[in-house]
Amino acid sequence: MSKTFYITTPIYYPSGNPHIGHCYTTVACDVIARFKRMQGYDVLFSTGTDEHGAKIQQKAESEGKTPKEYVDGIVANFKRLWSFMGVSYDRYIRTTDECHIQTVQNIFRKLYDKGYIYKGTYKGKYCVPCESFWTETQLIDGKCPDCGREVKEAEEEAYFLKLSVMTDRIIDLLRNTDYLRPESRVNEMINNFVKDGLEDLCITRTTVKWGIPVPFDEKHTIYVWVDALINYISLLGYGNDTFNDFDKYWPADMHMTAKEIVRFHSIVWPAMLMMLDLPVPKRLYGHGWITFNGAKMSKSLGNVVDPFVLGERYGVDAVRYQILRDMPYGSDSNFSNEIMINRINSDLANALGNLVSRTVAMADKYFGGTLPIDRKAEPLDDELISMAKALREPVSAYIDEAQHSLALAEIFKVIDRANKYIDETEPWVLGRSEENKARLASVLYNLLETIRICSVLLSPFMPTTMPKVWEQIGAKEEDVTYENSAEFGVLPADVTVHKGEILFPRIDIDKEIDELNAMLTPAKTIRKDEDLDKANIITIDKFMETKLRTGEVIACEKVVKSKKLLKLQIDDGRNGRQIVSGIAQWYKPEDLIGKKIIFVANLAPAKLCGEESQGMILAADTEGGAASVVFLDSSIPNGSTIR
RNA sequence: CGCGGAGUGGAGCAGGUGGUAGCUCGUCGGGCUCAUAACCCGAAGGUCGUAGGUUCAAGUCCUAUCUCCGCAACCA
Repeated sequence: MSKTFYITTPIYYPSGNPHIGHCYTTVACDVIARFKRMQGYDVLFSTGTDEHGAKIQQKAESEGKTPKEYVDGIVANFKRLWSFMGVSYDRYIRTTDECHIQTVQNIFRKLYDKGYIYKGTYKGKYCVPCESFWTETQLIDGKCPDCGREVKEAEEEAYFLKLSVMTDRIIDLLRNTDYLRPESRVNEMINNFVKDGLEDLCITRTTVKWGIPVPFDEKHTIYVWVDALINYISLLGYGNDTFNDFDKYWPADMHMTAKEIVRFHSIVWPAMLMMLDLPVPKRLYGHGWITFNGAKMSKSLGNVVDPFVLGERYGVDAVRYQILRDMPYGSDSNFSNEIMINRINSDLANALGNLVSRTVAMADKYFGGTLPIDRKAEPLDDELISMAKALREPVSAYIDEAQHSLALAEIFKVIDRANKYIDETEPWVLGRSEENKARLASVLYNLLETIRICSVLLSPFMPTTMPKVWEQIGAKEEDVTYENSAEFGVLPADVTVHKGEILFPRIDIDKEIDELNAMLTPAKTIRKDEDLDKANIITIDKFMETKLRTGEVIACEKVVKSKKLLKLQIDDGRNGRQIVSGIAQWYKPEDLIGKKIIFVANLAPAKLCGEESQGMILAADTEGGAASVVFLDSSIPNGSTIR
């Protein structure tokens, strides 16, 4: 019986389609899963979707679908993406799966029977029209963040999870074990949430219908987080009869999550397991985010870095490599097309791809593809050989700590050394005379062996491309195992290479950036020969992401430093906002004051000429590139939603 | 003073326990020609956010201060 290894991604919330951030988490897990399989572990790698909750309910309504219909559509996209990205998950859990619902209800009843769940009263601010409770901190100016109307004190019956009794055990878990990594998150969690004692958590809602009902009190719906966390054991068959490998795989070896949900995974989840008398997972790793010019990945930005587009343009393996290579341990990584292309060019095309290419080409040119068996070693070989042989150990250690970036850096040190080795040994000089053939064969063999070792260790990262490397260097299946990746001299002495396709084509960065930008810039004028409206169909879902609201211009002045900009103060029916708009060429400030306009309410704030702009005024493009602001009837109230 | 993180050559980052400031990319110069205009060598470029302090000696310790970012009960 081999050792087991159970690794999980979070189950994602399908309120929108997956983006590059989801890719990072999932691919990071995939690499570890593949690495562990290569090491001989019996691996279970799970992912899934967290499909309940108010937001899904609303999304579905806005599209005229049932919640289940809605999530089915998004889930199909998640699965399509994982298939496209080469993600080798073993089990996909949906919180709408019958077995999961069964487990959640069983656990709820069990915790209730044990006294860890009790019925109490939830007090908070309630917005009647929205039927929503809000906390003080969520309120905007003391009003409902959704509709802007008054809220009132209200209370309702609800079930609570007795987290308070677990405070000491959670502190012990976080402080005295290596459960939560990176370590920097430990203090963050303890200082923020645990130090002063955990508060009992309200774990049911009566206002949310789309969810799992409390088994003995059906008007209450179980809170999505409690529902979601349980996936890690429901998919093993705990509390249901569908699966039956809980004893085999639990406790999980690694939960991978992004930093913002570390809180639930480091406090609520282990507390629940303790209440159930189950062991806690061995490791929780909270990674950083992929940010875009410093801003958090969002759905609108997700279009810019659509994983399908990136994968099709640069190759899935290259994308997998880049997102893992550039994510530093524990902090965020910035993403841009330039960063991605530069990384792919310098590491994959120039260093690795070219190393394989030149090595195989020389074996082909000087020996017709098959090395002669005579050898001549020299001291110059020793450093390369010892580096290659010693590579496996640190790489494996980094993988165990989810430090993909450092693992890759180690491998590329050896690849760089191999390129240097070619310059030192000058094989093209050796190739000129017959008496140096044995030496030349040694040089090429050492290069092939170095490539073999590196490619084996890279294969979990780039599972499609590395087999192509093996084909080119003449490696057989038995030559590329984890076992022999720390040995030198595995390929047969008379190995035969096969010249093949270019592994990672070099990308022309200027041309590529232009093309990507062209994809982002909408055409300003409509040409007669194309119908842009039909070419760019979007779903209502996508449209609803844009929050349009009405407002009134209460003040307006020119931005001194610029020719084109006006600074407008808008009464938006809330706190007011400042919008900077590039319409000074066509409007004077006095033209606008008192007018009703439409603005984009959820646009990322920007600084234009040093002035903060919190939105965008709608205006029509007119002839000659001019703009014509859309004005509204003066009777329309400020702050109304437009749709 | 809600919590946390970050400010180091053009860009992105290393620099626990204080002792000549490093890496990758980019730039410039040179070399090589097996290779995907790739590879190898060399150089330029930093008063380490700011102001004080401790010390023979401080990115590295202490104090103050400025700026940026994230979290704050849906978010990978």
